[in-house]
Amino acid sequence: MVSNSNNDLAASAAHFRHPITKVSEVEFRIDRKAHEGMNVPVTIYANEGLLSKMLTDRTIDQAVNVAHLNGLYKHVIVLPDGHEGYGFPIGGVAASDANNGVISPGGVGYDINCGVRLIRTSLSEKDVHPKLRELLKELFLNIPSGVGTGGRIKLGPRQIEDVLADGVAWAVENGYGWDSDKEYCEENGTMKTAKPNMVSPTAKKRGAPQLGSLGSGNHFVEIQKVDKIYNPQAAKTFGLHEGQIVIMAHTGSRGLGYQVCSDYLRVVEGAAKRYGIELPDRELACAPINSKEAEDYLGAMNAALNFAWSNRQMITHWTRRAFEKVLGSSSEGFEMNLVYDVSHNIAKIEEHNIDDSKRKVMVHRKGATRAFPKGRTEVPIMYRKVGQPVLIPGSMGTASYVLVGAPKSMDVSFGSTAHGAGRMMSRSAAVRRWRGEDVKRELAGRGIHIESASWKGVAEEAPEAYKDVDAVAEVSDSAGIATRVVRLVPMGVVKG
DNA sequence: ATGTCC
Repeated sequence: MVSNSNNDLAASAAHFRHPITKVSEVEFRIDRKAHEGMNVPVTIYANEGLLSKMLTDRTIDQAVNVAHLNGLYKHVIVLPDGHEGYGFPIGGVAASDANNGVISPGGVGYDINCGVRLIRTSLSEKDVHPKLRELLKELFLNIPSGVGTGGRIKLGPRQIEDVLADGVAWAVENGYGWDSDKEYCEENGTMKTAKPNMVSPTAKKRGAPQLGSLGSGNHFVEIQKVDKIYNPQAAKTFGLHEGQIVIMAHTGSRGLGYQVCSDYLRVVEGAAKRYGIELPDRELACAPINSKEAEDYLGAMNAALNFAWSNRQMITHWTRRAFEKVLGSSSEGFEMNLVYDVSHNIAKIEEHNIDDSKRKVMVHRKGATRAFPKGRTEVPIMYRKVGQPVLIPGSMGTASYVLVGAPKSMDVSFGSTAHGAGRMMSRSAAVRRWRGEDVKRELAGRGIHIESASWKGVAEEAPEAYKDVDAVAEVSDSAGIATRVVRLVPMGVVKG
């Protein structure tokens, strides 16, 4: 059992339900035999403080539920930012056999390919500071935000099919980006396995007007400054240096991905029943990977992945335009190159070593970032000697991190690490506790400016509603799964 | 996260 240093009743109850063994300062474990029906153990990468927060909601219960699924390898993983999600914890990873395992839409989440990209510049704080408010206003105009909001273009019926099939490549071919952008996206920003015809007309109708829009919640575009370097060699390789201005964008597949998840949860619930799969929680509905239902979901989910990559690419385009307009030079001149783009909500087939043999596995990453180390062919050639950039956004007004995938991640987390700070307080509780106007004023006092579509949204995203992103990055680093490269601090935020 | 209830 872990120490009973916290007095929270819910946490104590969870301690009692799950015998948790402390392996190290940053690793905890629930044995496979802890509960009848578990097929694999659960590994939790966290410190005592982060673990005690997970024990205040159903995070660990959900990870134990996931461990009941068929065809899983090694263990279910909870990352330091883990919190409760739909069926499957956010900050969770599970890998099932690519032929005999299962796929669970809840293991990807509603916001399919929610993710982050980082754009670097040749600008420094003194270039940007006098124009910061103007830049934020221009970004806010160029990149519409808020629930149900559309982007600056509306796709026709033929175009949405092409976006779903081609992802980032569609955007670049249509003038919304540079050829080099594709190289610096996970999967080059295009899943060739996408099946646009498996995406419902409703999902396409929702998505068509939304390409190039931000959405709401914790989605943002931030102007940040490189604050601290931990790993000079990797920083140099990623084109990052102290004092440099960078732009981080965090968004996903908007209403389209939500609709795909929602449509296929119904399909997969039916499949689970038909194939006689016993589910510890209905929200964990899953289908055998080789079933028709799974193939259809995978085709649609891959199309939604492409939509999200294209969305972040459009946002990159409009960001470059905003900088050009306000600062009066070309974005090529500002060297606004893409550092990298990572997905946080995804399932895909990868090759991993299991018991000394190479196997194809379906890795579910929900609120988790791929963190491949040096040498893996999936890492862009320019980065292959150091490893994949891992982008961890903080909550509004707090730091964000760039890490680099470390070799140990392949042994202990299916090449994955954390994805963000992780909520600590529900949106509704945050709205009861804070007023958006006060949060904005408090951040402005610290020199961080916000352009937002809604006061309620600002209150929901109050920094105190989130876990400590510095602790999350530190645990990943100490556990040796992805190590810190640079710390970024916000100067201005555009959000929904 | 989400046309925050077809």
